[in-house]
Amino acid sequence: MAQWLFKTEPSEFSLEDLLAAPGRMTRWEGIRNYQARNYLRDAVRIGDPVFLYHSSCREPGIVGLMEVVRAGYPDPTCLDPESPYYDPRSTPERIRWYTVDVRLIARLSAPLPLRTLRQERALRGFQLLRRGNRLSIIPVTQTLWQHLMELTTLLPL
DNA sequence: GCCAACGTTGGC
DNA sequence: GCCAACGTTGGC
Repeated sequence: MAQWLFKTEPSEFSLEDLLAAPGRMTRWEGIRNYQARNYLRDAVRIGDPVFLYHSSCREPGIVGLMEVVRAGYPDPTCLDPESPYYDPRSTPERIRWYTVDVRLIARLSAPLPLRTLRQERALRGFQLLRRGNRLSIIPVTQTLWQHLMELTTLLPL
């Protein structure tokens, strides 16, 4: 089992959107980066826990805990010309990008802001905190995961 | 809105 | 295969 952090821009898709979704589940679609694609395709497994992170917003930070309910499969939005994630280079036989399904497990009693994470010595080396980090599917080591859990209080749904 | 960092594209 | 140009991400 591995642990992950998925980024989303709340103006596109937020914790609140996930709370409102049927079964509090969603397809994590629209990932268009090869490294992230490879994680989704090869490494993210059913049952893996995932922190939900809000980026490009007033207060970037971790806001929720999800779990993977379906492992990697070709992202159908690649073939949908109406979708903002449409990929003209994909074909039904060869879809370039992958997705997984996730379900919200808990929200945090309070968001865990990026600026707090930066102050934690125990989180040094966390890929999320690296300068210029742009990866939206980030693996979290067990050690980092435990440290992060110690900084949070979960509110079960 | 700015801009640093990084990924992708495409000409050669 | 190199690398300049360009586009995107994302914190601030």
